[in-house]
Amino acid sequence: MATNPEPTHERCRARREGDFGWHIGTLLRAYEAAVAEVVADVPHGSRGYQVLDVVVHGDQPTQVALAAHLGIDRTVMTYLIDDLVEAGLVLREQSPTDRRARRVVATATGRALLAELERRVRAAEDSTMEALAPDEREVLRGLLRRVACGLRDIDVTGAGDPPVELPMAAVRS
Amino acid sequence: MATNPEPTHERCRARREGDFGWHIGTLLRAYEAAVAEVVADVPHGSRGYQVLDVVVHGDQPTQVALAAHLGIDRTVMTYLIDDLVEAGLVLREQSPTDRRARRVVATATGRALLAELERRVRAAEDSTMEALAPDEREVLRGLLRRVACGLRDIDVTGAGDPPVELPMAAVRS
DNA sequence: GACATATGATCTGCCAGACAACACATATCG
DNA sequence: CGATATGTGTTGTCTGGCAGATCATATGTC
Repeated sequence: MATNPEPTHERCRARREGDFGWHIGTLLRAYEAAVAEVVADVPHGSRGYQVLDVVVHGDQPTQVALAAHLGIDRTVMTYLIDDLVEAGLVLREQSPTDRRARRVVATATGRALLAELERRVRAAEDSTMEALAPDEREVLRGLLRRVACGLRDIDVTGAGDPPVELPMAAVRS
Repeated sequence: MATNPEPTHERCRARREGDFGWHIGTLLRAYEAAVAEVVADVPHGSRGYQVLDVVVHGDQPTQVALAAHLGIDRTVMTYLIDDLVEAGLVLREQSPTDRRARRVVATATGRALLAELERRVRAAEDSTMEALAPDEREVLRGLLRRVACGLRDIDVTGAGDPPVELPMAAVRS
């Protein structure tokens, strides 16, 4: 790039409302990049972190549920958990109610590591929202949360997949 | 703002503020899925659509700029544009100012197809935000746009949203 | 002008992840 | 008990991301 002092700043007059997909994609890529630095030590980086997070805070009963919740392929989840187990962060236990299933639980080490990482991840998240004022960030977080939660519920009926028939045993809560 | 009088969905009770990454990821996956149906005819699906969109509306002078803008690898961009050219949607022209560079321009066919698809994509986008009221969707779009533009050091001109006007009202989750 | 360096585009090779198909154990239902 | 469905793991394939090399051209320096 030659005598072009200002080109790194793209102009926004070209950025229209129709760029919704670009906006989400850009945000997600920035988020991934920011978080990747923080969780570099966790096996499989941000994905491993997310799995650990759901294992600790979520209540996904099986590995399949875990995978579906995070949008990860179930065959990948096998290796992912393998490596988390090897790192001493989680354990595979036999599910007491279904001997086909493995209940993935966090070790003390895993919970401690997660607690430490959560703070840094939160900071990394905020760094991706630098353009917004603090209260606006909370608005964005709230809206995204409602959209994502709403999607999970309609996803069962709406998007391609046939309604998931829950076995009686699976009905918890 | 943490006060959550009645969560709309039981399953969402477990979803905390800390799930920002999960929320974005879920939204992006839903967006990709919804758009993929609409743009199935465009080579490489949603990615091809986004490239076409930027070619028509954007201001990216080279393929590298195009790739960087969309977060796509530059080597992939080559094949991507190859297929768009083969489909008759875009053309590679020699850049008048830099004979190394190729300026990618849309054909009439490409512009017509894009115009048609944009409407359907817009509808698909909205379908991913079913959980929000129309005015809330606009707030979300605006916030995402400012975040994404901020991440790319894009000057949010003209449209210059004043700070979100209904911050608290928007969060009724 | 000659030269070194930087950039745009392409190609090649390697690797991680998505995906399908299969196998096996077990659960559920008739 | 038998049929079917589900959870998990394994294997193989395919696409895309990524690093490196190559070639053409542009730019800066002398």
